[in-house]
Amino acid sequence: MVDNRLDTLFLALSDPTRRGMLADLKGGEKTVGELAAPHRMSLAGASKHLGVLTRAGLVEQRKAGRQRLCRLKGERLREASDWLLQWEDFWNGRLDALETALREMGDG
Amino acid sequence: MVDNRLDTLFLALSDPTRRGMLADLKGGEKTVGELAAPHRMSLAGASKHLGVLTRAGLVEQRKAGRQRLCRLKGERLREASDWLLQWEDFWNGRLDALETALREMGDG
DNA sequence: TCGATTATCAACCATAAGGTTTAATATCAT
DNA sequence: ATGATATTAAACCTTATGGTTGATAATCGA
Repeated sequence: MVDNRLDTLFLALSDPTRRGMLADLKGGEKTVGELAAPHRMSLAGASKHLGVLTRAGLVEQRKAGRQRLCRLKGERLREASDWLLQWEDFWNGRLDALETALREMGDG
Repeated sequence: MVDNRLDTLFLALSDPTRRGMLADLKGGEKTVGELAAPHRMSLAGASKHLGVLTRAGLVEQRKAGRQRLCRLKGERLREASDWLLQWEDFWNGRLDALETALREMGDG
Protein backbone atom coordinates (compact mmCIF):
# COMPACT_ATOMS: atom_id res chain seq x y z
CA MET A 1 0.00 0.00 0.00
CA VAL A 2 1.95 2.91 -1.33
CA ASP A 3 0.22 5.99 0.04
CA ASN A 4 2.97 8.40 0.89
CA ARG A 5 4.52 10.54 -1.84
CA LEU A 6 8.04 9.49 -0.96
CA ASP A 7 7.00 5.82 -0.96
CA THR A 8 5.85 6.10 -4.55
CA LEU A 9 8.92 8.05 -5.50
CA PHE A 10 11.53 5.75 -4.02
CA LEU A 11 9.65 2.69 -5.20
CA ALA A 12 9.66 4.09 -8.73
CA LEU A 13 13.40 4.61 -8.45
CA SER A 14 14.06 1.11 -7.15
CA ASP A 15 13.86 -0.53 -10.57
CA PRO A 16 16.80 -0.48 -13.00
CA THR A 17 14.60 -0.36 -16.09
CA ARG A 18 12.91 2.74 -14.78
CA ARG A 19 16.15 4.42 -13.75
CA GLY A 20 17.43 3.64 -17.22
CA MET A 21 14.41 5.29 -18.76
CA LEU A 22 14.93 8.41 -16.67
CA ALA A 23 18.54 8.50 -17.82
CA ASP A 24 17.43 8.17 -21.44
CA LEU A 25 15.09 11.08 -20.95
CA LYS A 26 17.97 13.34 -20.02
CA GLY A 27 18.58 13.60 -23.75
CA GLY A 28 15.16 15.14 -24.28
CA GLU A 29 11.68 13.96 -25.13
CA LYS A 30 11.31 10.39 -26.34
CA THR A 31 8.42 8.24 -27.49
CA VAL A 32 7.29 5.21 -25.54
CA GLY A 33 8.74 2.99 -28.25
CA GLU A 34 12.12 4.69 -28.11
CA LEU A 35 12.22 4.36 -24.35
CA ALA A 36 11.20 0.74 -24.52
CA ALA A 37 13.68 -0.32 -27.18
CA PRO A 38 16.85 -0.66 -25.06
CA HIS A 39 15.14 -2.83 -22.47
CA ARG A 40 14.66 -6.50 -23.22
CA MET A 41 10.94 -6.69 -22.58
CA SER A 42 7.62 -6.31 -24.32
CA LEU A 43 6.33 -2.88 -25.24
CA ALA A 44 3.44 -3.40 -22.87
CA GLY A 45 5.87 -4.11 -20.06
CA ALA A 46 7.83 -0.97 -20.78
CA SER A 47 4.60 0.98 -20.98
CA LYS A 48 3.73 -0.19 -17.49
CA HIS A 49 7.07 1.05 -16.21
CA LEU A 50 6.36 4.41 -17.77
CA GLY A 51 3.02 4.34 -16.01
CA VAL A 52 4.80 3.90 -12.69
CA LEU A 53 7.13 6.79 -13.48
CA THR A 54 4.21 8.94 -14.55
CA ARG A 55 2.17 8.20 -11.44
CA ALA A 56 5.24 9.00 -9.36
CA GLY A 57 5.33 12.38 -11.09
CA LEU A 58 8.71 11.76 -12.63
CA VAL A 59 7.57 11.70 -16.22
CA GLU A 60 4.98 13.61 -18.20
CA GLN A 61 3.42 12.46 -21.44
CA ARG A 62 1.84 14.38 -24.29
CA LYS A 63 0.16 13.00 -27.33
CA ALA A 64 1.79 13.62 -30.68
CA GLY A 65 -0.15 11.88 -33.37
CA ARG A 66 -0.28 8.21 -32.65
CA GLN A 67 2.72 8.30 -30.42
CA ARG A 68 3.21 9.66 -26.95
CA LEU A 69 6.15 11.84 -26.12
CA CYS A 70 7.57 11.47 -22.64
CA ARG A 71 9.64 14.01 -20.86
CA LEU A 72 11.42 14.15 -17.55
CA LYS A 73 9.94 16.13 -14.69
CA GLY A 74 12.65 17.04 -12.24
CA GLU A 75 10.60 18.38 -9.33
CA ARG A 76 9.98 15.05 -7.68
CA LEU A 77 13.56 13.98 -8.03
CA ARG A 78 14.31 17.07 -6.05
CA GLU A 79 11.94 15.99 -3.31
CA ALA A 80 13.80 12.71 -3.03
CA SER A 81 17.12 14.49 -3.07
CA ASP A 82 16.02 16.96 -0.42
CA TRP A 83 14.94 14.11 1.81
CA LEU A 84 18.32 12.44 1.43
CA LEU A 85 20.25 15.60 2.16
CA GLN A 86 18.96 15.41 5.74
CA TRP A 87 21.74 12.92 6.31
CA GLU A 88 24.51 14.84 4.67
CA ASP A 89 26.23 15.32 8.02
CA PHE A 90 26.35 11.61 8.61
CA TRP A 91 27.93 10.54 5.38
CA ASN A 92 30.32 13.44 5.49
CA GLY A 93 31.68 11.94 8.64
CA ARG A 94 31.25 15.29 10.28
CA LEU A 95 28.87 13.66 12.67
CA ASP A 96 28.40 10.20 13.91
CA ALA A 97 25.05 9.22 15.33
CA LEU A 98 26.23 9.22 18.90
CA GLU A 99 27.95 12.56 18.55
CA THR A 100 24.73 14.04 17.27
CA ALA A 101 22.85 12.76 20.25
CA LEU A 102 25.34 14.25 22.65
CA ARG A 103 25.41 17.52 20.79
CA GLU A 104 21.66 17.80 20.86
CA MET A 105 21.59 17.11 24.58
CA GLY A 106 24.15 19.82 25.08
CA ASP A 107 22.42 22.36 22.86
CA GLY A 108 18.90 21.65 24.04
CA MET B 1 14.73 -9.75 -8.06
CA VAL B 2 16.67 -6.99 -6.45
CA ASP B 3 20.24 -7.40 -7.66
CA ASN B 4 21.52 -3.92 -8.19
CA ARG B 5 22.85 -1.92 -5.24
CA LEU B 6 20.66 1.06 -6.03
CA ASP B 7 17.61 -1.20 -6.35
CA THR B 8 18.11 -2.43 -2.81
CA LEU B 9 18.77 1.05 -1.56
CA PHE B 10 15.78 2.77 -3.07
CA LEU B 11 13.54 -0.14 -2.22
CA ALA B 12 14.65 0.10 1.40
CA LEU B 13 13.81 3.80 1.36
CA SER B 14 10.38 3.28 -0.18
CA ASP B 15 8.76 2.26 3.09
CA PRO B 16 7.64 4.83 5.67
CA THR B 17 8.36 2.59 8.64
CA ARG B 18 11.93 2.20 7.49
CA ARG B 19 12.39 5.90 6.76
CA GLY B 20 11.02 6.55 10.22
CA MET B 21 13.55 4.20 11.73
CA LEU B 22 16.37 5.94 9.92
CA ALA B 23 15.12 9.25 11.25
CA ASP B 24 15.00 7.83 14.77
CA LEU B 25 18.59 6.72 14.39
CA LYS B 26 19.71 10.28 13.79
CA GLY B 27 19.55 10.65 17.55
CA GLY B 28 22.16 7.96 18.05
CA GLU B 29 22.25 4.24 18.60
CA LYS B 30 18.99 2.53 19.49
CA THR B 31 17.96 -0.99 20.34
CA VAL B 32 15.63 -2.97 18.11
CA GLY B 33 12.90 -2.61 20.70
CA GLU B 34 13.27 1.15 20.88
CA LEU B 35 13.17 1.41 17.11
CA ALA B 36 10.12 -0.83 16.93
CA ALA B 37 8.10 0.92 19.62
CA PRO B 38 6.78 3.92 17.66
CA HIS B 39 5.51 1.76 14.82
CA ARG B 40 2.19 0.00 15.22
CA MET B 41 3.34 -3.50 14.38
CA SER B 42 4.76 -6.61 16.00
CA LEU B 43 8.37 -6.67 17.12
CA ALA B 44 9.08 -9.39 14.58
CA GLY B 45 7.71 -7.17 11.84
CA ALA B 46 9.90 -4.27 12.90
CA SER B 47 12.87 -6.61 13.11
CA LYS B 48 12.28 -7.59 9.50
CA HIS B 49 12.33 -3.95 8.48
CA LEU B 50 15.64 -3.54 10.25
CA GLY B 51 16.85 -6.54 8.33
CA VAL B 52 16.00 -4.80 5.10
CA LEU B 53 17.82 -1.67 6.22
CA THR B 54 20.81 -3.70 7.29
CA ARG B 55 21.01 -5.64 4.04
CA ALA B 56 20.78 -2.34 2.18
CA GLY B 57 23.82 -1.18 4.17
CA LEU B 58 21.94 1.64 5.82
CA VAL B 59 22.11 0.28 9.33
CA GLU B 60 24.71 -1.61 11.32
CA GLN B 61 24.01 -3.71 14.38
CA ARG B 62 26.21 -4.71 17.26
CA LYS B 63 25.40 -7.00 20.12
CA ALA B 64 25.20 -5.51 23.57
CA GLY B 65 24.14 -8.11 26.03
CA ARG B 66 20.82 -9.53 25.00
CA GLN B 67 19.92 -6.54 22.95
CA ARG B 68 21.20 -5.31 19.63
CA LEU B 69 22.21 -1.73 19.15
CA CYS B 70 21.54 -0.28 15.72
CA ARG B 71 23.29 2.69 14.25
CA LEU B 72 22.93 4.64 11.06
CA LYS B 73 25.46 4.18 8.28
CA GLY B 74 25.48 7.21 6.04
CA GLU B 75 27.61 5.98 3.15
CA ARG B 76 24.81 4.34 1.22
CA LEU B 77 22.51 7.27 1.69
CA ARG B 78 25.21 9.22 -0.01
CA GLU B 79 25.21 6.83 -2.96
CA ALA B 80 21.50 7.43 -3.39
CA SER B 81 21.98 11.14 -3.03
CA ASP B 82 24.80 11.17 -5.56
CA TRP B 83 22.64 9.34 -8.03
CA LEU B 84 19.86 11.86 -7.61
CA LEU B 85 22.13 14.84 -8.00
CA GLN B 86 22.62 13.85 -11.65
CA TRP B 87 19.33 15.58 -12.25
CA GLU B 88 20.03 18.73 -10.34
CA ASP B 89 20.06 20.78 -13.52
CA PHE B 90 16.60 19.62 -14.41
CA TRP B 91 14.87 20.45 -11.19
CA ASN B 92 16.71 23.73 -10.92
CA GLY B 93 14.98 24.75 -14.10
CA ARG B 94 18.37 25.63 -15.49
CA LEU B 95 17.79 23.01 -18.13
CA ASP B 96 14.73 21.49 -19.56
CA ALA B 97 15.03 18.14 -21.29
CA LEU B 98 14.65 19.61 -24.74
CA GLU B 99 17.15 22.35 -24.07
CA THR B 100 19.66 19.76 -23.00
CA ALA B 101 19.18 17.85 -26.19
CA LEU B 102 19.69 20.93 -28.30
CA ARG B 103 22.70 22.00 -26.30
CA GLU B 104 24.31 18.61 -26.68
CA MET B 105 23.74 18.68 -30.41
CA GLY B 106 25.36 22.09 -30.54
CA ASP B 107 28.31 21.13 -28.37
CA GLY B 108 28.93 17.76 -29.94
C1' DT C 1 -11.72 2.72 -46.37
C1' DC C 2 -8.05 -0.73 -45.10
C1' DG C 3 -4.08 -2.12 -43.20
C1' DA C 4 -0.13 -1.03 -40.50
C1' DT C 5 1.78 1.42 -36.45
C1' DT C 6 1.80 3.13 -31.60
C1' DA C 7 0.41 2.57 -27.30
C1' DT C 8 -2.63 1.13 -23.53
C1' DC C 9 -5.84 -2.14 -21.23
C1' DA C 10 -7.20 -6.62 -19.37
C1' DA C 11 -6.37 -10.92 -17.78
C1' DC C 12 -3.24 -13.79 -16.13
C1' DC C 13 1.08 -15.84 -13.82
C1' DA C 14 5.16 -16.17 -10.70
C1' DT C 15 7.49 -14.16 -7.21
C1' DA C 16 8.54 -10.69 -3.72
C1' DA C 17 7.04 -7.63 0.13
C1' DG C 18 4.88 -6.60 4.32
C1' DG C 19 2.52 -8.32 7.89
C1' DT C 20 1.08 -11.89 11.41
C1' DT C 21 1.79 -15.65 15.03
C1' DT C 22 4.34 -19.22 17.12
C1' DA C 23 8.74 -21.20 18.02
C1' DA C 24 13.70 -20.94 18.93
C1' DT C 25 17.97 -18.64 20.76
C1' DA C 26 20.73 -15.94 23.74
C1' DT C 27 21.34 -13.37 27.76
C1' DC C 28 20.22 -11.35 32.17
C1' DA C 29 18.37 -11.65 37.03
C1' DT C 30 17.26 -14.37 40.91
C1' DA D 1 18.99 -23.91 37.26
C1' DT D 2 14.76 -21.07 36.26
C1' DG D 3 12.24 -17.73 34.48
C1' DA D 4 11.82 -13.34 32.22
C1' DT D 5 13.60 -10.26 28.39
C1' DA D 6 15.28 -9.15 23.68
C1' DT D 7 15.67 -10.57 19.19
C1' DT D 8 15.46 -13.46 15.24
C1' DA D 9 13.70 -17.52 12.53
C1' DA D 10 9.99 -20.20 10.35
C1' DA D 11 5.77 -20.82 8.48
C1' DC D 12 2.07 -18.76 6.72
C1' DC D 13 -1.31 -15.29 4.54
C1' DT D 14 -2.52 -11.35 1.56
C1' DT D 15 -1.46 -8.03 -1.65
C1' DA D 16 1.77 -5.75 -4.84
C1' DT D 17 5.25 -6.06 -8.62
C1' DG D 18 7.12 -7.18 -12.82
C1' DG D 19 6.44 -9.67 -16.53
C1' DT D 20 3.74 -12.03 -20.31
C1' DT D 21 0.17 -12.37 -24.25
C1' DG D 22 -3.90 -10.99 -26.70
C1' DA D 23 -7.50 -7.52 -27.42
C1' DT D 24 -8.70 -2.71 -27.99
C1' DA D 25 -8.21 2.21 -29.44
C1' DA D 26 -6.36 5.87 -32.00
C1' DT D 27 -3.95 7.60 -35.86
C1' DC D 28 -1.25 7.56 -40.02
C1' DG D 29 -0.46 6.29 -45.06
C1' DA D 30 -1.95 4.63 -49.24
